[in-house]
Amino acid sequence: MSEFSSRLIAWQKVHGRHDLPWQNTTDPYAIWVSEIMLQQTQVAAVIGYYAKFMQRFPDIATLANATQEEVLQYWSGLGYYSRARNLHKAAITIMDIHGGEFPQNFDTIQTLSGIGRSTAAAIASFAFNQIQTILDGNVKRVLARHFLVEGWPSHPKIEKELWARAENLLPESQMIAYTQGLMDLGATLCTRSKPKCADCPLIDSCAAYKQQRVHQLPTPKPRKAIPEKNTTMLILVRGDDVMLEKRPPTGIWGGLWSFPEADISENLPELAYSRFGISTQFTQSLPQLSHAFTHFKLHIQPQQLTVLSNNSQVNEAGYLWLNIDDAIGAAIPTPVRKILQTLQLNLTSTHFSD
DNA sequence: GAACCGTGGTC
DNA sequence: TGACCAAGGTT
Repeated sequence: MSEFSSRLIAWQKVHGRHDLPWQNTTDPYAIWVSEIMLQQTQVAAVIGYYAKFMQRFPDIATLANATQEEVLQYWSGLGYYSRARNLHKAAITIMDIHGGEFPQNFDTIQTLSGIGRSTAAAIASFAFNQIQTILDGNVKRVLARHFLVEGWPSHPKIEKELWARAENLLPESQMIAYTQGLMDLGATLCTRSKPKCADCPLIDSCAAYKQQRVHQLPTPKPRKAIPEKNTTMLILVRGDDVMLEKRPPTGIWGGLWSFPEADISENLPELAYSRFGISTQFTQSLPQLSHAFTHFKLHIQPQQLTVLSNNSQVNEAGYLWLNIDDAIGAAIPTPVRKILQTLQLNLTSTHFSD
């Protein structure tokens, strides 16, 4: 066994994490669900969701027999909702194709929706004690430092090298402690900022530490200049209600409720009449806010319009009048929630001043 | 190969 | 406080 793996395993047994909700089991389903929830998501955010999900969907058959809508309901708030759709889809696949038993073959596991090489390795090692290496963000950081690998770790060329190094380090046994040790080391000692090198079991062989370059690694993702966009949101207020519009099922905020949008140059009451057949009066501009996405920054100018007459009601699918309090509790993105809260404060103070 | 997909925490 | 990131995978 390599010095790397033996020291890591010994360290994990003493200093690693042993009481997370998905540990101390070899049930592939329980491990699978945890690994999907933990993709790009921190442990603290997962724990509450995991307990409720496992209580409602305790096994593969229960999950497969549930509706996608209910699975998404239990995922609501976790983000990356394709994970939930793929989890559900894969459960059905296991029932239909694999006789209801989670497959043990490493390549077969990777054919399931939402399971790539790293997640498959986590399941295979934790549930079936197979000799397969994970390569998640923790492991990339540990290896980039230990072997002084420069370049963004998720660049295909760099990632290929890290996969090869990770494979070379694998022990011949004790895969549960080893895999967990890789994660624990990255999560508790070899952190991005303020790494605790003095406590690290691998300090003697760490190339970055030897050159005092730990803080420089891993190389951050190259950032391209992001464009900025402007939009106007129409806040149509009818009494205590506001109008919401359902966004398309894919794309930014896909499937969520938001305000109708307009080009900032447009005449808003006229636009509201032509689009919705509603007579409105401009009331006020609400504070502008900005929201950062991965690839662009959005500047939002909310414009409040008061509904004057309601001769033509908006009854089409995809539109909704909701009481402001109810709207805040609906499936809305964060900027919409902020606008609603501003609106709520304005209306409250208006009532007091009347 | 690069864009896309959510949210919350950290500094 | 805006940038950066976290138990990645799919298109």
